[in-house]
Amino acid sequence: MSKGIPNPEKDFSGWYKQVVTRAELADYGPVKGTMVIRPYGFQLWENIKNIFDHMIKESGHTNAYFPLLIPKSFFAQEAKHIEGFAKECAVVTHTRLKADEEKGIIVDPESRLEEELIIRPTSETVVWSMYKKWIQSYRDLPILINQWVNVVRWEMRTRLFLRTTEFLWQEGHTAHATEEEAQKETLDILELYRQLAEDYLAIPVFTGLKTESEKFAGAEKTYCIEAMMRDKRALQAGTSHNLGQNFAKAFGVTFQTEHNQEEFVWATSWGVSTRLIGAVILAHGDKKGLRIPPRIAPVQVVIVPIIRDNDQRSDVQKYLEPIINGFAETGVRYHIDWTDNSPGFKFNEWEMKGVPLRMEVGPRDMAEGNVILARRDMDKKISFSCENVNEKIPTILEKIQQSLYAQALAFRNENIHTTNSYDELKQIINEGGFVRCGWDGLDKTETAVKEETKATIRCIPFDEQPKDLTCVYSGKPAKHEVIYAKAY
RNA sequence: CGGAGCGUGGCGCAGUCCGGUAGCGCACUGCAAUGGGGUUGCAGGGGUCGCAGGUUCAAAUCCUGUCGCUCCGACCA
Repeated sequence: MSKGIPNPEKDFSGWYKQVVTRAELADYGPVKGTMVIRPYGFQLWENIKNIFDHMIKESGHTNAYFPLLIPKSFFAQEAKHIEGFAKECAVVTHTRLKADEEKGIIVDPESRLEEELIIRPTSETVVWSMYKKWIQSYRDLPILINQWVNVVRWEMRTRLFLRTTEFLWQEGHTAHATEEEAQKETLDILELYRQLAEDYLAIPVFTGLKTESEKFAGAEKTYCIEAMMRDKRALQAGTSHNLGQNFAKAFGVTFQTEHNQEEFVWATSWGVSTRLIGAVILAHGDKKGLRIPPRIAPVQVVIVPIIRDNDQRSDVQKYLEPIINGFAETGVRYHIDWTDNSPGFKFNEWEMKGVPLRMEVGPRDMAEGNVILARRDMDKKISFSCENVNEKIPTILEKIQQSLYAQALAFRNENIHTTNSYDELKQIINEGGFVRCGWDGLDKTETAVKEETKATIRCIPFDEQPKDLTCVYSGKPAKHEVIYAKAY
Protein backbone atom coordinates (compact mmCIF):
# COMPACT_ATOMS: atom_id res chain seq x y z
CA MET A 1 0.00 0.00 0.00
CA SER A 2 1.09 3.50 -0.70
CA LYS A 3 2.53 5.42 2.19
CA GLY A 4 0.20 7.95 3.64
CA ILE A 5 -2.94 7.43 1.61
CA PRO A 6 -5.92 5.84 3.33
CA ASN A 7 -6.93 2.32 2.41
CA PRO A 8 -9.76 2.62 -0.12
CA GLU A 9 -11.42 -0.48 1.31
CA LYS A 10 -11.83 1.24 4.64
CA ASP A 11 -12.01 4.96 3.96
CA PHE A 12 -13.02 5.49 0.37
CA SER A 13 -13.78 9.18 0.61
CA GLY A 14 -10.55 9.88 2.51
CA TRP A 15 -8.69 7.90 -0.11
CA TYR A 16 -10.38 9.90 -2.87
CA LYS A 17 -9.50 13.27 -1.42
CA GLN A 18 -5.90 12.30 -0.75
CA VAL A 19 -5.38 10.84 -4.17
CA VAL A 20 -6.82 13.87 -5.95
CA THR A 21 -4.64 16.31 -4.06
CA ARG A 22 -1.47 14.25 -3.79
CA ALA A 23 -1.50 13.23 -7.43
CA GLU A 24 -1.75 16.96 -8.10
CA LEU A 25 -4.92 16.73 -10.12
CA ALA A 26 -6.61 19.51 -8.18
CA ASP A 27 -6.57 21.61 -5.07
CA TYR A 28 -9.20 23.47 -3.10
CA GLY A 29 -9.89 27.03 -4.22
CA PRO A 30 -10.30 29.85 -1.72
CA VAL A 31 -14.08 29.97 -2.08
CA LYS A 32 -15.97 27.03 -0.63
CA GLY A 33 -16.75 24.45 -3.23
CA THR A 34 -14.35 25.82 -5.80
CA MET A 35 -11.47 23.87 -7.21
CA VAL A 36 -8.20 24.64 -8.87
CA ILE A 37 -7.54 22.13 -11.60
CA ARG A 38 -3.77 21.73 -11.57
CA PRO A 39 -1.74 21.13 -14.74
CA TYR A 40 -1.72 17.34 -14.41
CA GLY A 41 -5.48 17.28 -13.90
CA PHE A 42 -6.07 19.79 -16.64
CA GLN A 43 -4.08 17.77 -19.16
CA LEU A 44 -6.36 14.87 -18.35
CA TRP A 45 -9.37 17.11 -18.95
CA GLU A 46 -7.88 18.41 -22.19
CA ASN A 47 -7.37 14.88 -23.45
CA ILE A 48 -10.98 13.96 -22.69
CA LYS A 49 -12.16 17.23 -24.14
CA ASN A 50 -10.20 16.81 -27.37
CA ILE A 51 -11.57 13.33 -27.90
CA PHE A 52 -15.17 14.37 -27.46
CA ASP A 53 -14.69 17.60 -29.35
CA HIS A 54 -13.44 15.56 -32.27
CA MET A 55 -16.43 13.22 -32.04
CA ILE A 56 -19.02 15.97 -32.16
CA LYS A 57 -17.28 17.80 -34.96
CA GLU A 58 -17.23 14.57 -36.95
CA SER A 59 -20.97 14.42 -36.47
CA GLY A 60 -21.58 17.91 -37.76
CA HIS A 61 -21.59 20.05 -34.60
CA THR A 62 -19.70 23.29 -34.17
CA ASN A 63 -18.49 25.20 -31.16
CA ALA A 64 -19.63 28.65 -30.15
CA TYR A 65 -19.78 30.77 -27.05
CA PHE A 66 -22.74 32.18 -25.15
CA PRO A 67 -22.37 34.65 -22.28
CA LEU A 68 -21.87 33.76 -18.65
CA LEU A 69 -24.42 36.29 -17.41
CA ILE A 70 -28.10 35.72 -17.96
CA PRO A 71 -30.90 38.22 -17.29
CA LYS A 72 -33.04 37.10 -14.42
CA SER A 73 -36.17 37.59 -16.51
CA PHE A 74 -35.15 34.69 -18.77
CA PHE A 75 -35.77 32.29 -15.97
CA ALA A 76 -39.36 33.28 -15.51
CA GLN A 77 -40.09 32.05 -19.00
CA GLU A 78 -39.60 28.39 -18.36
CA ALA A 79 -41.02 27.70 -14.95
CA LYS A 80 -40.31 23.98 -14.88
CA HIS A 81 -36.76 24.53 -15.83
CA ILE A 82 -36.06 27.09 -13.17
CA GLU A 83 -37.64 24.94 -10.47
CA GLY A 84 -34.68 22.69 -10.87
CA PHE A 85 -32.08 25.41 -10.50
CA ALA A 86 -33.61 28.19 -8.44
CA LYS A 87 -32.08 26.94 -5.24
CA GLU A 88 -28.56 26.97 -6.56
CA CYS A 89 -28.13 30.09 -8.64
CA ALA A 90 -25.44 32.66 -8.02
CA VAL A 91 -26.87 36.12 -8.62
CA VAL A 92 -25.02 39.27 -9.58
CA THR A 93 -26.62 42.26 -7.91
CA HIS A 94 -23.97 44.99 -7.97
CA THR A 95 -21.31 46.23 -10.32
CA ARG A 96 -18.86 48.12 -8.15
CA LEU A 97 -16.77 48.02 -5.02
CA LYS A 98 -15.64 51.01 -3.09
CA ALA A 99 -13.34 51.82 -0.21
CA ASP A 100 -15.02 52.33 3.13
CA GLU A 101 -13.11 53.89 6.01
CA GLU A 102 -14.43 51.46 8.57
CA LYS A 103 -15.05 48.28 6.70
CA GLY A 104 -12.36 48.39 4.04
CA ILE A 105 -13.63 47.40 0.64
CA ILE A 106 -17.41 47.21 0.40
CA VAL A 107 -20.00 46.66 -2.29
CA ASP A 108 -21.08 50.07 -3.48
CA PRO A 109 -24.79 50.19 -2.61
CA GLU A 110 -25.31 52.76 -5.35
CA SER A 111 -24.23 50.30 -8.00
CA ARG A 112 -27.20 48.00 -7.54
CA LEU A 113 -28.39 46.55 -10.84
CA GLU A 114 -31.90 47.26 -11.97
CA GLU A 115 -32.20 43.78 -13.34
CA GLU A 116 -30.17 41.20 -11.50
CA LEU A 117 -28.06 38.77 -13.47
CA ILE A 118 -27.75 35.05 -13.04
CA ILE A 119 -24.46 33.28 -13.52
CA ARG A 120 -25.33 30.41 -15.83
CA PRO A 121 -26.11 27.12 -14.13
CA THR A 122 -26.67 25.89 -17.71
CA SER A 123 -27.35 27.85 -20.87
CA GLU A 124 -30.67 26.75 -22.35
CA THR A 125 -32.26 30.11 -21.71
CA VAL A 126 -29.60 32.30 -23.31
CA VAL A 127 -29.19 29.90 -26.16
CA TRP A 128 -32.89 29.85 -26.93
CA SER A 129 -33.19 33.61 -26.63
CA MET A 130 -30.67 33.73 -29.46
CA TYR A 131 -32.17 30.87 -31.46
CA LYS A 132 -35.34 32.94 -31.58
CA LYS A 133 -33.38 35.52 -33.56
CA TRP A 134 -31.66 33.03 -35.80
CA ILE A 135 -34.47 30.69 -36.75
CA GLN A 136 -37.16 31.66 -39.25
CA SER A 137 -37.50 28.82 -41.70
CA TYR A 138 -36.84 25.13 -41.91
CA ARG A 139 -33.82 26.13 -43.98
CA ASP A 140 -32.22 27.46 -40.78
CA LEU A 141 -32.46 24.04 -39.17
CA PRO A 142 -30.95 22.06 -37.71
CA ILE A 143 -28.67 24.14 -35.51
CA LEU A 144 -26.03 21.96 -33.89
CA ILE A 145 -24.05 24.07 -31.46
CA ASN A 146 -21.84 23.08 -28.57
CA GLN A 147 -19.90 25.12 -26.07
CA TRP A 148 -17.06 24.29 -23.69
CA VAL A 149 -17.58 26.53 -20.68
CA ASN A 150 -17.77 26.87 -16.94
CA VAL A 151 -21.07 26.90 -15.08
CA VAL A 152 -21.92 27.69 -11.48
CA ARG A 153 -24.33 25.81 -9.25
CA TRP A 154 -24.34 26.76 -5.60
CA GLU A 155 -24.18 23.29 -4.12
CA MET A 156 -24.52 22.58 -0.44
CA ARG A 157 -22.03 19.80 -0.31
CA THR A 158 -19.12 19.61 -2.65
CA ARG A 159 -16.38 17.16 -3.56
CA LEU A 160 -13.47 17.73 -5.88
CA PHE A 161 -14.48 16.90 -9.46
CA LEU A 162 -17.68 15.11 -8.45
CA ARG A 163 -19.60 18.17 -7.34
CA THR A 164 -18.07 21.60 -7.25
CA THR A 165 -19.69 24.99 -7.19
CA GLU A 166 -18.07 25.90 -10.47
CA PHE A 167 -17.27 23.22 -12.98
CA LEU A 168 -16.20 22.86 -16.60
CA TRP A 169 -18.29 21.04 -19.12
CA GLN A 170 -19.54 20.97 -22.64
CA GLU A 171 -23.16 21.75 -23.28
CA GLY A 172 -24.67 20.99 -26.63
CA HIS A 173 -27.82 22.80 -27.71
CA THR A 174 -29.52 21.72 -30.86
CA ALA A 175 -32.62 22.86 -32.68
CA HIS A 176 -34.57 20.66 -35.08
CA ALA A 177 -37.54 20.76 -37.41
CA THR A 178 -39.06 17.50 -36.27
CA GLU A 179 -39.59 15.57 -33.11
CA GLU A 180 -38.02 12.48 -34.68
CA GLU A 181 -34.87 14.35 -35.56
CA ALA A 182 -34.53 15.73 -32.04
CA GLN A 183 -35.03 12.29 -30.58
CA LYS A 184 -32.41 10.85 -32.93
CA GLU A 185 -29.97 13.58 -31.93
CA THR A 186 -30.56 12.88 -28.24
CA LEU A 187 -29.79 9.22 -28.71
CA ASP A 188 -26.89 9.75 -31.12
CA ILE A 189 -25.18 11.92 -28.55
CA LEU A 190 -25.83 9.42 -25.80
CA GLU A 191 -24.11 6.85 -27.99
CA LEU A 192 -21.10 9.18 -28.27
CA TYR A 193 -21.06 9.48 -24.48
CA ARG A 194 -21.10 5.72 -24.20
CA GLN A 195 -18.16 5.48 -26.57
CA LEU A 196 -16.29 8.18 -24.72
CA ALA A 197 -16.79 6.42 -21.39
CA GLU A 198 -16.16 2.88 -22.55
CA ASP A 199 -13.57 3.25 -25.30
CA TYR A 200 -11.52 6.07 -23.82
CA LEU A 201 -12.17 6.30 -20.08
CA ALA A 202 -12.38 2.48 -19.95
CA ILE A 203 -15.51 2.71 -17.83
CA PRO A 204 -18.44 0.42 -18.69
CA VAL A 205 -21.73 2.27 -18.50
CA PHE A 206 -25.40 1.54 -18.56
CA THR A 207 -27.32 3.59 -21.07
CA GLY A 208 -30.93 4.29 -20.46
CA LEU A 209 -33.78 6.60 -19.66
CA LYS A 210 -34.19 8.59 -16.45
CA THR A 211 -37.45 8.33 -14.54
CA GLU A 212 -39.69 11.38 -14.28
CA SER A 213 -38.32 12.32 -10.89
CA GLU A 214 -34.70 12.09 -11.99
CA LYS A 215 -35.00 13.78 -15.35
CA PHE A 216 -33.73 17.28 -16.13
CA ALA A 217 -36.26 19.94 -15.23
CA GLY A 218 -37.58 21.23 -18.51
CA ALA A 219 -36.88 18.08 -20.50
CA GLU A 220 -39.35 15.68 -22.03
CA LYS A 221 -36.91 12.84 -21.66
CA THR A 222 -33.51 12.55 -20.09
CA TYR A 223 -31.14 9.77 -21.12
CA CYS A 224 -27.97 9.02 -19.25
CA ILE A 225 -24.87 6.95 -18.91
CA GLU A 226 -24.47 5.46 -15.45
CA ALA A 227 -21.30 3.87 -14.17
CA MET A 228 -20.34 1.86 -11.11
CA MET A 229 -17.57 3.21 -8.91
CA ARG A 230 -15.30 1.00 -6.82
CA ASP A 231 -17.36 1.63 -3.72
CA LYS A 232 -20.26 0.14 -5.69
CA ARG A 233 -22.12 3.40 -5.89
CA ALA A 234 -23.50 4.79 -9.12
CA LEU A 235 -22.20 7.87 -10.85
CA GLN A 236 -24.18 9.65 -13.52
CA ALA A 237 -21.45 10.42 -16.01
CA GLY A 238 -23.38 12.18 -18.76
CA THR A 239 -26.89 13.20 -19.73
CA SER A 240 -28.67 13.85 -22.99
CA HIS A 241 -32.05 15.54 -22.99
CA ASN A 242 -34.88 15.61 -25.44
CA LEU A 243 -36.36 19.00 -24.60
CA GLY A 244 -39.37 18.65 -26.86
CA GLN A 245 -40.81 22.05 -27.65
CA ASN A 246 -40.56 23.34 -24.09
CA PHE A 247 -37.89 25.94 -24.68
CA ALA A 248 -39.21 26.88 -28.09
CA LYS A 249 -42.57 27.62 -26.48
CA ALA A 250 -41.02 29.49 -23.56
CA PHE A 251 -39.03 31.71 -25.91
CA GLY A 252 -41.47 31.75 -28.79
CA VAL A 253 -39.14 30.08 -31.26
CA THR A 254 -41.08 29.03 -34.33
CA PHE A 255 -40.15 28.27 -37.91
CA GLN A 256 -41.95 27.93 -41.21
CA THR A 257 -42.07 24.44 -42.64
CA GLU A 258 -41.66 23.52 -46.28
CA HIS A 259 -45.45 23.70 -46.48
CA ASN A 260 -45.50 27.22 -45.06
CA GLN A 261 -46.83 26.14 -41.69
CA GLU A 262 -45.64 27.81 -38.52
CA GLU A 263 -44.38 25.32 -35.92
CA PHE A 264 -42.40 25.32 -32.73
CA VAL A 265 -38.80 24.14 -32.92
CA TRP A 266 -37.72 20.86 -31.34
CA ALA A 267 -34.74 20.94 -29.01
CA THR A 268 -32.09 18.84 -27.35
CA SER A 269 -29.32 19.57 -24.88
CA TRP A 270 -26.57 17.36 -23.54
CA GLY A 271 -23.52 17.60 -21.34
CA VAL A 272 -20.54 15.93 -19.78
CA SER A 273 -18.40 17.67 -17.22
CA THR A 274 -15.17 17.53 -15.27
CA ARG A 275 -17.05 14.98 -13.21
CA LEU A 276 -15.72 12.50 -15.77
CA ILE A 277 -12.34 12.91 -14.11
CA GLY A 278 -13.95 11.94 -10.82
CA ALA A 279 -15.37 8.91 -12.59
CA VAL A 280 -11.96 7.85 -13.83
CA ILE A 281 -10.49 8.16 -10.36
CA LEU A 282 -13.35 6.34 -8.66
CA ALA A 283 -13.70 3.61 -11.26
CA HIS A 284 -10.06 2.65 -11.68
CA GLY A 285 -8.18 3.79 -8.59
CA ASP A 286 -6.60 1.26 -6.26
CA LYS A 287 -4.66 1.22 -3.01
CA LYS A 288 -1.61 2.70 -4.67
CA GLY A 289 -3.51 5.63 -6.11
CA LEU A 290 -4.75 6.54 -9.56
CA ARG A 291 -4.83 4.30 -12.60
CA ILE A 292 -5.38 6.36 -15.70
CA PRO A 293 -6.35 4.64 -18.95
CA PRO A 294 -3.58 5.15 -21.54
CA ARG A 295 -5.79 6.83 -24.11
CA ILE A 296 -6.42 9.77 -21.82
CA ALA A 297 -3.31 9.66 -19.63
CA PRO A 298 -1.28 12.89 -19.61
CA VAL A 299 1.82 10.74 -19.27
CA GLN A 300 1.61 7.28 -20.81
CA VAL A 301 5.13 6.14 -20.06
CA VAL A 302 7.29 7.38 -17.23
CA ILE A 303 10.96 6.57 -17.44
CA VAL A 304 12.85 6.11 -14.19
CA PRO A 305 16.60 6.10 -14.71
CA ILE A 306 18.58 4.10 -12.16
CA ILE A 307 21.85 5.94 -11.85
CA ARG A 308 24.67 6.58 -9.38
CA ASP A 309 26.63 9.36 -10.93
CA ASN A 310 26.92 11.71 -13.85
CA ASP A 311 28.65 9.12 -16.02
CA GLN A 312 25.77 6.73 -15.64
CA ARG A 313 23.40 9.57 -16.18
CA SER A 314 24.84 10.33 -19.59
CA ASP A 315 25.01 6.61 -20.39
CA VAL A 316 21.31 6.30 -19.71
CA GLN A 317 20.65 9.43 -21.66
CA LYS A 318 22.39 8.02 -24.72
CA TYR A 319 20.75 4.66 -24.23
CA LEU A 320 17.31 6.27 -24.18
CA GLU A 321 17.82 8.42 -27.25
CA PRO A 322 16.52 5.96 -29.86
CA ILE A 323 13.63 5.04 -27.61
CA ILE A 324 12.61 8.64 -27.16
CA ASN A 325 12.90 9.27 -30.88
CA GLY A 326 10.62 6.32 -31.36
CA PHE A 327 8.11 7.87 -28.95
CA ALA A 328 8.13 11.04 -30.97
CA GLU A 329 7.27 9.01 -34.07
CA THR A 330 4.53 6.91 -32.51
CA GLY A 331 3.15 9.80 -30.48
CA VAL A 332 3.64 8.17 -27.10
CA ARG A 333 3.38 10.71 -24.29
CA TYR A 334 6.37 10.13 -21.99
CA HIS A 335 8.22 11.75 -19.13
CA ILE A 336 11.71 11.07 -17.82
CA ASP A 337 12.08 11.56 -14.08
CA TRP A 338 15.59 12.94 -13.59
CA THR A 339 14.95 14.21 -10.07
CA ASP A 340 17.33 12.81 -7.47
CA ASN A 341 14.66 11.11 -5.45
CA SER A 342 15.36 7.43 -4.85
CA PRO A 343 14.01 5.01 -7.44
CA GLY A 344 11.62 3.51 -4.93
CA PHE A 345 10.21 6.91 -4.21
CA LYS A 346 9.68 7.57 -7.89
CA PHE A 347 7.95 4.24 -8.42
CA ASN A 348 5.43 5.06 -5.73
CA GLU A 349 5.02 8.63 -6.83
CA TRP A 350 4.20 7.77 -10.43
CA GLU A 351 1.99 4.90 -9.39
CA MET A 352 0.07 7.37 -7.27
CA LYS A 353 -0.28 9.57 -10.34
CA GLY A 354 -1.66 6.67 -12.30
CA VAL A 355 0.84 6.55 -15.17
CA PRO A 356 -0.06 3.37 -17.08
CA LEU A 357 3.44 2.17 -17.90
CA ARG A 358 6.79 2.64 -16.20
CA MET A 359 10.14 2.01 -17.79
CA GLU A 360 13.19 1.46 -15.60
CA VAL A 361 16.61 1.82 -17.13
CA GLY A 362 19.77 1.13 -15.16
CA PRO A 363 23.26 -0.32 -15.58
CA ARG A 364 22.00 -3.90 -15.49
CA ASP A 365 19.54 -3.29 -18.29
CA MET A 366 22.03 -1.41 -20.39
CA ALA A 367 24.50 -4.27 -20.05
CA GLU A 368 21.86 -6.69 -21.29
CA GLY A 369 20.40 -4.38 -23.92
CA ASN A 370 17.07 -4.36 -22.11
CA VAL A 371 14.64 -2.11 -20.32
CA ILE A 372 12.26 -3.04 -17.51
CA LEU A 373 8.58 -2.36 -18.03
CA ALA A 374 6.05 -2.30 -15.22
CA ARG A 375 2.34 -2.09 -15.99
CA ARG A 376 0.14 -0.12 -13.62
CA ASP A 377 -2.77 -2.47 -14.17
CA MET A 378 -0.89 -5.46 -12.79
CA ASP A 379 1.80 -6.25 -10.27
CA LYS A 380 4.57 -7.44 -12.52
CA LYS A 381 7.81 -6.19 -14.02
CA ILE A 382 9.03 -7.57 -17.31
CA SER A 383 12.37 -7.19 -19.06
CA PHE A 384 12.14 -6.19 -22.71
CA SER A 385 14.78 -6.03 -25.36
CA CYS A 386 15.59 -2.49 -26.29
CA GLU A 387 15.40 -3.44 -29.95
CA ASN A 388 11.68 -3.82 -30.26
CA VAL A 389 10.52 -1.77 -27.31
CA ASN A 390 9.35 0.97 -29.61
CA GLU A 391 7.02 -1.29 -31.51
CA LYS A 392 5.86 -3.03 -28.37
CA ILE A 393 4.91 -0.06 -26.26
CA PRO A 394 1.86 1.15 -28.18
CA THR A 395 0.57 -2.42 -28.10
CA ILE A 396 1.19 -2.71 -24.38
CA LEU A 397 -0.56 0.60 -23.77
CA GLU A 398 -3.51 -0.69 -25.73
CA LYS A 399 -3.53 -3.87 -23.62
CA ILE A 400 -3.56 -1.80 -20.46
CA GLN A 401 -6.47 0.17 -21.85
CA GLN A 402 -8.39 -3.06 -22.48
CA SER A 403 -7.41 -4.56 -19.18
CA LEU A 404 -8.63 -1.56 -17.17
CA TYR A 405 -11.94 -1.80 -18.99
CA ALA A 406 -12.13 -5.54 -18.40
CA GLN A 407 -11.38 -5.11 -14.70
CA ALA A 408 -14.04 -2.43 -14.33
CA LEU A 409 -16.55 -4.56 -16.21
CA ALA A 410 -15.80 -7.65 -14.14
CA PHE A 411 -16.20 -5.59 -10.98
CA ARG A 412 -19.53 -4.24 -12.15
CA ASN A 413 -20.77 -7.69 -13.11
CA GLU A 414 -19.83 -9.04 -9.69
CA ASN A 415 -21.77 -6.30 -7.99
CA ILE A 416 -24.96 -6.13 -9.96
CA HIS A 417 -27.76 -8.42 -8.89
CA THR A 418 -31.23 -9.23 -10.09
CA THR A 419 -33.98 -9.93 -7.65
CA ASN A 420 -37.70 -9.66 -7.16
CA SER A 421 -37.50 -9.60 -3.40
CA TYR A 422 -37.56 -6.24 -1.65
CA ASP A 423 -35.74 -7.67 1.37
CA GLU A 424 -32.99 -8.80 -0.90
CA LEU A 425 -32.84 -5.39 -2.55
CA LYS A 426 -32.44 -3.76 0.83
CA GLN A 427 -29.66 -6.14 1.72
CA ILE A 428 -27.82 -5.63 -1.57
CA ILE A 429 -28.11 -1.86 -1.38
CA ASN A 430 -26.95 -1.96 2.18
CA GLU A 431 -23.90 -4.04 1.36
CA GLY A 432 -23.21 -2.08 -1.82
CA GLY A 433 -24.17 -2.89 -5.36
CA PHE A 434 -26.66 -2.34 -8.16
CA VAL A 435 -30.03 -4.03 -8.25
CA ARG A 436 -31.80 -4.85 -11.48
CA CYS A 437 -35.46 -5.44 -10.91
CA GLY A 438 -39.02 -4.65 -11.85
CA TRP A 439 -40.73 -1.33 -11.16
CA ASP A 440 -44.43 -0.60 -11.39
CA GLY A 441 -43.75 2.81 -12.92
CA LEU A 442 -45.20 4.77 -10.01
CA ASP A 443 -43.55 7.83 -8.51
CA LYS A 444 -44.60 6.86 -5.04
CA THR A 445 -42.87 3.50 -5.33
CA GLU A 446 -39.66 5.15 -6.33
CA THR A 447 -39.94 7.64 -3.48
CA ALA A 448 -40.71 4.95 -0.94
CA VAL A 449 -37.71 2.88 -1.97
CA LYS A 450 -35.55 5.98 -1.84
CA GLU A 451 -36.69 6.85 1.63
CA GLU A 452 -36.26 3.37 2.96
CA THR A 453 -32.98 2.43 1.32
CA LYS A 454 -31.35 5.66 -0.01
CA ALA A 455 -31.21 3.97 -3.39
CA THR A 456 -32.67 5.67 -6.45
CA ILE A 457 -33.58 4.42 -9.89
CA ARG A 458 -30.47 5.22 -11.85
CA CYS A 459 -32.07 4.44 -15.17
CA ILE A 460 -34.40 2.31 -17.19
CA PRO A 461 -31.76 0.51 -19.25
CA PHE A 462 -32.28 0.24 -22.99
CA ASP A 463 -31.93 -3.51 -22.79
CA GLU A 464 -34.71 -3.86 -20.21
CA GLN A 465 -36.83 -7.02 -20.18
CA PRO A 466 -39.91 -6.04 -18.21
CA LYS A 467 -42.04 -8.93 -19.42
CA ASP A 468 -42.98 -11.30 -16.60
CA LEU A 469 -41.32 -9.08 -14.00
CA THR A 470 -43.09 -7.81 -10.92
CA CYS A 471 -42.33 -4.60 -9.07
CA VAL A 472 -39.80 -5.31 -6.37
CA TYR A 473 -41.65 -3.02 -3.99
CA SER A 474 -45.35 -3.32 -4.72
CA GLY A 475 -45.46 -6.77 -6.27
CA LYS A 476 -47.60 -5.40 -9.11
CA PRO A 477 -46.73 -6.26 -12.70
CA ALA A 478 -43.62 -4.32 -13.69
CA LYS A 479 -43.90 -1.53 -16.17
CA HIS A 480 -40.14 -1.35 -16.53
CA GLU A 481 -37.00 -3.14 -15.56
CA VAL A 482 -34.81 -0.62 -13.73
CA ILE A 483 -31.48 -0.29 -11.97
CA TYR A 484 -31.54 0.80 -8.36
CA ALA A 485 -28.37 2.01 -6.62
CA LYS A 486 -27.05 4.53 -4.21
CA ALA A 487 -25.69 7.38 -6.24
CA TYR A 488 -23.09 10.09 -5.93
C1' C B 1 -30.44 24.63 7.02
C1' G B 2 -30.28 20.20 11.01
C1' G B 3 -26.50 16.67 13.61
C1' A B 4 -21.15 15.82 14.75
C1' G B 5 -16.15 17.26 14.73
C1' C B 6 -11.93 20.35 13.76
C1' G B 7 -9.03 25.21 13.26
C1' U B 8 -1.37 25.18 16.37
C1' G B 9 5.18 26.16 10.56
C1' G B 10 3.46 23.87 3.62
C1' C B 11 0.79 18.95 5.19
C1' G B 12 -0.66 15.60 9.32
C1' C B 13 -0.86 16.05 14.46
C1' A B 14 0.56 16.52 20.14
C1' G B 15 0.14 20.20 23.82
C1' U B 16 -5.74 22.72 26.04
C1' C B 17 -8.70 19.05 31.20
C1' C B 18 -4.69 21.26 35.52
C1' G B 19 -2.38 29.00 32.38
C1' G B 20 4.32 29.91 32.93
C1' U B 21 5.87 32.30 26.55
C1' A B 22 5.43 26.07 21.41
C1' G B 23 6.81 20.69 20.04
C1' C B 24 6.76 15.96 16.93
C1' G B 25 6.48 13.39 12.05
C1' C B 26 6.52 14.38 6.94
C1' A B 27 7.84 18.17 3.50
C1' C B 28 11.61 22.21 2.59
C1' U B 29 17.25 24.27 2.26
C1' G B 30 22.70 22.90 2.35
C1' C B 31 26.65 19.14 2.39
C1' A B 32 28.11 14.10 2.01
C1' A B 33 27.26 9.23 1.09
C1' U B 34 23.34 6.12 -1.11
C1' G B 35 20.47 4.65 -5.47
C1' G B 36 16.69 -2.04 -9.06
C1' G B 37 10.23 -0.56 -4.24
C1' G B 38 8.85 5.58 -0.14
C1' U B 39 17.75 5.57 1.58
C1' U B 40 20.88 7.55 5.45
C1' G B 41 23.84 10.97 8.40
C1' C B 42 25.03 15.85 9.78
C1' A B 43 23.72 21.01 9.66
C1' G B 44 19.67 24.56 8.87
C1' G B 45 15.14 27.79 7.80
C1' G B 46 10.14 28.52 8.86
C1' G B 47 4.48 29.31 13.44
C1' U B 48 1.70 37.01 16.47
C1' C B 49 -1.47 28.76 18.03
C1' G B 50 -8.47 30.97 12.75
C1' C B 51 -10.08 36.12 14.16
C1' A B 52 -11.86 39.85 17.90
C1' G B 53 -12.64 41.07 22.76
C1' G B 54 -12.25 39.77 28.07
C1' U B 55 -10.00 37.52 32.84
C1' U B 56 -4.79 37.30 34.72
C1' C B 57 1.63 39.35 36.78
C1' A B 58 1.29 35.76 32.68
C1' A B 59 -3.33 32.81 27.69
C1' A B 60 -2.48 27.92 22.31
C1' U B 61 -4.58 26.63 27.23
C1' C B 62 -9.89 29.90 30.99
C1' C B 63 -14.55 33.12 29.43
C1' U B 64 -17.59 35.62 25.51
C1' G B 65 -18.37 36.51 20.60
C1' U B 66 -17.25 35.63 15.58
C1' C B 67 -15.39 33.42 11.03
C1' G B 68 -13.96 29.22 8.36
C1' C B 69 -13.42 24.08 7.09
C1' U B 70 -14.48 18.72 7.08
C1' C B 71 -17.86 14.63 7.77
C1' C B 72 -23.09 12.79 8.13
C1' G B 73 -28.34 14.20 6.45
C1' A B 74 -32.00 17.29 2.95
C1' C B 75 -30.50 19.17 -2.76
C1' C B 76 -27.64 18.00 -7.10
C1' A B 77 -23.97 16.79 -13.25
